[in-house]
This record gives sequence, structure tokens and C-alpha cells, in this order.
Amino acid sequence: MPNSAKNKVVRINDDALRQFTGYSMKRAFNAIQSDVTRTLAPFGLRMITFSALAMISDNEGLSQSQLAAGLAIERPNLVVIIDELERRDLISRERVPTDRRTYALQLTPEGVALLATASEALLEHEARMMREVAPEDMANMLAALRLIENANTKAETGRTG
Amino acid sequence: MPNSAKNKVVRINDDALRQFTGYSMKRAFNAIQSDVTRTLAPFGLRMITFSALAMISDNEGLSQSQLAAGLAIERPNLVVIIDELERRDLISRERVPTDRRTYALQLTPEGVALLATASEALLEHEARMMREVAPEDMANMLAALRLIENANTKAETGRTG
DNA sequence: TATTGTTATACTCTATAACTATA
DNA sequence: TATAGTTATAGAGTATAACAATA
Repeated sequence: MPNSAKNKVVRINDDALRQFTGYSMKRAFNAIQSDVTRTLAPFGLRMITFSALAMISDNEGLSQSQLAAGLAIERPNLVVIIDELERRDLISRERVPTDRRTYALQLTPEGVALLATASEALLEHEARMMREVAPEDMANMLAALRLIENANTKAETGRTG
Repeated sequence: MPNSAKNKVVRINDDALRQFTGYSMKRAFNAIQSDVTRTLAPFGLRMITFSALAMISDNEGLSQSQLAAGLAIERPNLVVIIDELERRDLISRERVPTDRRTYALQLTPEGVALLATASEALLEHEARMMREVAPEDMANMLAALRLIENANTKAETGRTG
């Protein structure tokens, strides 16, 4: 008699997976990502296009290579994003006189306006998602996330020299 | 004279994006995902195949539909995962006598052994990634992540009845 | 030689429609 | 009719190689 016949699963249990931080991170991030996607859609923006606008705003005149590095994406994948934002007149590209290979990126007035409106909407939605988390717990979580982001998993025991 | 000529960007600044929790979550999750991927690769496992093994172990006899729901993926996408795990003799499928449409999933002895070994490796790697985070901060972070995962962004102000 | 932006391409992950066999 | 598993397919996101223009 197979186990399955006597063990009717009533509710799925993920206790075993909850011991892995990565699992809880993925579940929480998926929830946030869904909300961000829904929130930005009315503005014709995705997570990555919004992030590109924000980073250009924060680093006016940066190059595509710098933006790709900042967003942690590959240069080829940035090209279509830049094309789309330029076609919508949200950003402009200017040739840099001192290095004619690179483009200096900046927001147009339309880009500035859209970034401001979308940022406001996003902050509102995020506040609603986080409203059950106490402010000091949020601050602690963000600090912990930063430590994790910058962690390297190389063992540091033992000297080589 | 273009702004870009006078504003040489020296280092990319993401302060503006750091006000959005989703951005910090994505950066931290990417770091964890990279480490998990590297850690599981020697076992021939990916994040999703490892999670499937763990969830089958924790819910022996569950169906593919239940597993897909538990892993928050679509049923069609689970099929190839199940096929792969079965082909490697890590799981087995048994027809359920009372409902011949469904399969009851369970780990084989090989599956149990691989899950144990991979889990150990993963816990070690995660401990190294999190070693800069104090234990109480980790506990607080996991609690906050759980609240975020279960948040719904619908406004609850105002009664309808 | 090396770098910037670009094209082409491929691989993974994810989402939907529609089929079959069972209920 | 509804559900479980499946097939086919399409869309994102992501990664690498290689090219032209420029340094």
C-alpha cells in the first residue's frame, strides 16, 4: 500500500524551506515586485525603466556603461531600455566632445515630471505594503539587507602570506 | 554648453533609489540568488529544483498541482521540473487509486540523500552570507519579510456596509 | 590594444491557451 | 461541467560573442 493512500495532504507546509533565508527573501520580493509592476504600469514603466530614470536623475551626464554597471545589468541589455526611454522623450543623449564614443544621459523635462509622479505613487504603495512593519524594524531590515548585499562568501579564516 | 561637459560623473550614486525598499530587496536578493545558484550547481540542482525536493519531503504524497501552488509557480512550468527530478530518480510518482488523474509525489532514497547534502551546503553558505547580521536582527528581518509577503495593498479605510 | 555602444543570439524563467484523461 | 497533468508557445529577463567607431 503506497504511502500516498494514507497520507492525504491537506495544506502545503513550507516549514522546511523557511530555514533558508533565500526562500523567505524570494517570497517577499515576489510580493513587492508584483506590487511595483502593477503600480508602474499606468505610467508605462517597468521596474528597470523606472530605476534607469531614477539613476540618470541622480547621476546626470553619466554614460550607458556607467548606468549599466550601476543597475547591475549587461550593456547590451541596456540598449533597448535606453532606446525606449529616448523614443518616449523621457531622456536625451548628448555626444561628449572629449570622448566621442560615449553618450551623456540626462532626463528631459518630461522625464523629470514622470519620475516625480511615478516615485510618489511608488512610495505610497510601498508604505502600504510595509505598514505592518514598525519603522525601527524597517530600518534594521534595510541595514541587514545592505550587509547581505555586500557580503562575500569567501572564507576569511587563515592567512595566505 | 551641455551639462554633461561640466558634470563628470565619477562614481555612480544610488541614494535616490535607496528610498525604495524594493530596490534594496532586489539587490540583496540578487546577491543571495547568485550564491545559492553557485552552491547548488555541484549537486545538479537549481533554486527551484531544490525547493521542489524540500517541499515534497515536507509534504509527502502531495500532487503536482499542490506542489505548483506551494512553490508559487504555474502548473505547466512544474512539469519539466518533475520530469527532470524523476529522470534522475530523485522523486517517484505514484498513481492515486482514489483519483487516477493525480500523481502522489515522494522522494526516493537518492532524493532524500541529495536533499540532506545540498541542504547542509546551503545552510553553511547562507550562514557565511549572513554572518555580519546579528542573530536578533536576522529574526527581526525574517519576521518583517513575512509581513511584507502577506501584505495586501488594498486600502482598508472606510467601511462598505 | 582597449573601450563605448551596438547587433545578434541563446538560455532561463514565467504566463496563457488548449488538449487528454479522468472525475 | 470541472480538475490534473500535459503540450505548445510566447513574452520577459539575462548572458556572451563579435562588430564599428573611437580612444
